[in-house]
Parts: sequence; structure tokens; C-alpha cells
Amino acid sequence: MVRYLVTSALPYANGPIHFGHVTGAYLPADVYVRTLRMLGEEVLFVCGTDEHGVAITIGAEQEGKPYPQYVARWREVIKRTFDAFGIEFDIWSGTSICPEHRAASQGFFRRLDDRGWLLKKTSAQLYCTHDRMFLADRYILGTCTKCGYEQARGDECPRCGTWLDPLEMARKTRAVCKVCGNVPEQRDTLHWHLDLPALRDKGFGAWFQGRTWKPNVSGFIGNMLADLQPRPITRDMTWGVPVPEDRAAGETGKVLYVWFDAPIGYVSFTQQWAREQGRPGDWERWWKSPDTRLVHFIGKDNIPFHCLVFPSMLYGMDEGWTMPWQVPANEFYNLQGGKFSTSQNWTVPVDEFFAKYDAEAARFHLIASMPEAADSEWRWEEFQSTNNALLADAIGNLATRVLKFIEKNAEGRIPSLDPGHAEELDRCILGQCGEFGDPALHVLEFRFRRAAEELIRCAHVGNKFVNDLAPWTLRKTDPARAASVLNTACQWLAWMARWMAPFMPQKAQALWEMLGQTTRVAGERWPGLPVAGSWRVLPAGQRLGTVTGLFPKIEDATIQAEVAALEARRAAVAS
RNA sequence: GGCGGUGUAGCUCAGUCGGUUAGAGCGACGGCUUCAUAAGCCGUAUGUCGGGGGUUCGAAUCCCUUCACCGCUACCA
Repeated sequence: MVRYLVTSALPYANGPIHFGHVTGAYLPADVYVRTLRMLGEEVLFVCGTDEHGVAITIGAEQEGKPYPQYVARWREVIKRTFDAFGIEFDIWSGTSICPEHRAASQGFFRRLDDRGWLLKKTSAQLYCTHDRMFLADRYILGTCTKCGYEQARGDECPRCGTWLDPLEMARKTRAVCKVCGNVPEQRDTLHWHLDLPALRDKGFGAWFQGRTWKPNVSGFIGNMLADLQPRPITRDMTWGVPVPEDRAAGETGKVLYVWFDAPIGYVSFTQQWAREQGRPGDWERWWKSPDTRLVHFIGKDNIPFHCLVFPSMLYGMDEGWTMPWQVPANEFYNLQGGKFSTSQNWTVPVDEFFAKYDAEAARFHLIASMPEAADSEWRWEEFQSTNNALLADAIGNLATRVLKFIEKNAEGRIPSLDPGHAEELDRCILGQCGEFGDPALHVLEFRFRRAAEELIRCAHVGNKFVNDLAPWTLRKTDPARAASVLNTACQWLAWMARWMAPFMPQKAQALWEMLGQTTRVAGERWPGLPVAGSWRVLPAGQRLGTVTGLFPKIEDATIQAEVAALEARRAAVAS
């Protein structure tokens, strides 16, 4: 029996997440998971914050906060955004708080070492005696050895684009620590490296080539595979998972590199979940089974780690670990013509957003504009258009036009269906479906935008049916037939509610209840495509719930104000 | 610099194992309708498919070249 283990990239706990993150890695995963559940599949959805690494230590020190406190704050801020979007994980943890994380990470390290996949190498790096740390290339500022630009970073000159060697730059020019401004010194340091070329040659390469990937994954990784280097997996610092003492051989102050331990978070969080469920051993069913379909939702910046490094580690464990099944990496999501940028204040402040707008409308718009094949962006005008034209006019208005009519003319109960009309009305409405596709099938193929389109088509079909059959006219000439038409329209709404559930769970529930249902729509079986004769589920005579508008409209002036505010925030930073 | 992605109607995109007059939604315009959140339905218009060259009976779709935007380039994550 197949089961789905779904992960979303662990957000780094040193800042808020924005719409780009949400639509890239979290929302599609949530929709995928909700769809699978309605299809009756067994699913586990794992996420939490990535809390180690040097960027966090620097951020915490700048704020004068202990690392755990700094990280906890961002963990909470990030979670609040997910809650607002209705993104629900089965387990939400963090790499520094998950009780299982250290042992799991060290276990990977030991096992990979035992299997001979780890190499020890000594190399020279720049060390800041003031900050007492080795400096990552990007934390070194100096003069470009090529063009003379004085604010070049250790890895690359932002002006001429040249790749720089930080040691050479430090030798030839006055390079300083970006954090404190002092001149670093060169020191030798020993680090463990993951032997990626050996793993590739011993079978990982064949495994990768034997699977089909999205174009942005296969091209990129296929190229990297051709020119692999062993990759360092340790760092000189204290914040992180220590290299196991029994392997450190006297080396002190070494921790696992954040990118080594972060993806192990998927494993350790699963272990935590299993223990909290009272079945501690259950995690292995997820992580060591050929029946598990492991799906990593990520943005394209994470491709090397999820498609090369982490699966190489899993492969190197040689214990039958579950390998990634699909990695639906999205491209990037921008904002109104520019990149989301906290430093430039080119952002949508999320708390403000949710105070003013409907989170489910935002969910739908993000799905409908998701960067599946190419970068895309949030435009306020388009959000308005989606909300007004698609959600309010097409979907919401279909519900109110049918249900309010029933309230006024049919005592607020689902009208009866004359068996003599059923077959013809089925033809009328199902005949319009044309090349209708099942949204769930698109979701399973990670075509979320397409799935969103089908949902809108569903509403168009309902609207056309109501228009064509015009119950407001029929009611005067043939009341029984009018009742049958309205019954059919209600059945269609019930269909639409279930289709909406993975995308807009609360709105789907609201519509479900308006139709007089008291169950959870998310608990319904996914209905697939309607089949003549068997697609009606609502009993005639059922009392409707309270009928209200599902989606309020957004005024032009509101949107203009948002765009103006966006520009104003950026201008304030620039000045 | 290397590698990858993208470039198709005003906007957002679909379509690329080559094949009839290049599609959808939104927006625009015209007509119909009045149950509904002034919503709905029908119809119309719009494109040298980034530029150039080539292969072919035939190319948005294959090859070469060129331009633009974006990303990655592995000791920031």
C-alpha cells in the first residue's frame, strides 16, 4: 500500500517568510496533501524551521539575543503566517528543538563515515579573531582583484561579476570581516567532506538518471553530476549539531554544516511525530519503505540540496532509505515587477494583509499564479481580478443566485427532483463539461494552475446551466421542472464545494454548510468527475443553512492604495 | 565566465516527440437576460509565437546564432 511523505523546505529561522515562499513550497504542498487525503491516501506532511548556521548566529548577536530565543521568535512568526494561510502540517518542529534531531543527524554522520563516504581534508580559510569565527566567502569584503571595485564580496564581485578567490583577495588587498570590519587572518582548519563523486559512481548517478524530473531539475543536476567535488559538511562554530565525539578524533568546535543537518530534519521531525503519536517505531514505515512516495516541495534555489546532496546521503546510508519520488521545484515568485526584498521593503506585510483580505482568496490567487514553469509575480491588480471576477462573480455569485432563489421561492429547502427530468437535466449540465479535467489529477501531476482553472470552469458550467434553464421563468409555467432544475443546481454546488476543499478549505466548508450539510467537507471522498445518474448527493427537502456571500469584492481604490503603499515603503528606505 | 529556466494577443499563461485558418482566462467592445455580490449567458476584435539564419513539402514546435529577463554557480541559506 502506497503512502505519501510530503515535505516543504524548512524555512530558515532568521526572518519572516513572504508570499514567494508560500506559493513556492508550502501552499502547493498543502493543496497536494489535502487532495491526497480526500482521495483516501495515507499522507504525512512534515515541516519545521531550519535553525542552525552562521547567518542565525550573526542575526542573533546583532539583536543581542541568545540563539534559541532568536530562533524561537522567528519560528513563531513563520508559523503564524502558515496558520493564517490555513497551511496545516502534521508535525511542525525545528532543528534546534526537535528532541530527535541531534541523534538522527549524528547517526547519519556515523553511518556515512562507516560506509566510507566521508573524507577529512585540511584547508586554509580566513578567520576573524574578533568574532572568533571562520568567515564564509560572502562575509569577506575587499577589493576586486580584477576591476578594483572596493566593496567586492569574497566569492564574487557584484560590479564585474568575476568569481573571486577570497584567499587571493586577502593576500593582495585589504579584505575585512563584513561583520566587524577587522582584518581576518589565514588559518588551517580540518573538515569532513561528503564524497559526492564516489556516491555518484557507486550508484547514485544511475539512480538519478533513471528517474524523470522537472526540466529545471534534470538539466541542472545532470550538469552538476558531471563535475562533482566532495562537499564539506562541517563548520567551525558552536551553534549546531556537534560532530559526534567518537568521530571527532580530538577535533573540537566542529558542528555539522547546516545544509547537512537541515534535511535530516525531515527524518527527525517524523520521528518526533511518531513518538508523539505513541508509536515511536512508526517512522521507519515512512522512511525505510519502497512503498513511500517522498515528495519534496521546494523553490528552485533548493534543487542541489534536495536532488543531489540529501538523496546522496540517503543513498549512501545503504539501509533501504526512502529516496525522493518527486521534487516539484517551483521557480521564483516576485512582487509587482520586483523581487520580494525585506531590506528594500518591497514586501506585502503579512499580518496587515490578513487583517484586510481573505486568506482563502489569497490562497487561490497564489495557486492560480504559481511559478510552475517560469518566474511569476504577485500583482495587486491581478489579485483583485481573481477575487472579483473569478471568486466573487463566478463561484460566489453562482451560490447566492441559486440559494437565494430557493430561499425566496422554495421555502429554503432543496427542491425535489422529478425522476422524469433527471436524465435530461444530467445531459444538460454534464454535456457542458466538454474537456473538463479532474482537478485532483492535475494536482497529482503538480499542475496546480491547471487545477485552479478547472475549478473556475466548474463554476462557469453551473452558471450556464442556470442561465439556459432559467428557473425564474419555468417557475411560472412548469413548477415541477423548475424544482428539478434547482435541485440539479444545488447538486452542482455540492460538487463544486468538494472540488474547492483542497484549495479553499474554509470557503468550501461554508458552501457545504449553506447547502444544509453538517459534516466536514474535507472528510468527504473526492468526487472526481460527475457521472450521469449517480452524481447527485443532496437529499430533496434538506433545509439550507444560512446563505451569505462567499467572497466580498475588493474595490479599485483599495488596490490603488496598496500599490501606493508598496511604492511608499520602498521610497522610504531609499531616501 | 559556466550551467539552467523563460521570452506566444493589452495582462496572465496553455500549446513544442513539426502538420489543417496559433488557443484559454482576464480586460475591451456588441447583443441577450434579470434569479443573484450591477452578477450571468452569447458573440466580436486583437498576435511579423523576442530578432536573424538554416533543415523541411510544411516550424511557435528541430538545428545554429543573437538579444532580453530570471536563477544557480556548491564553506549565506
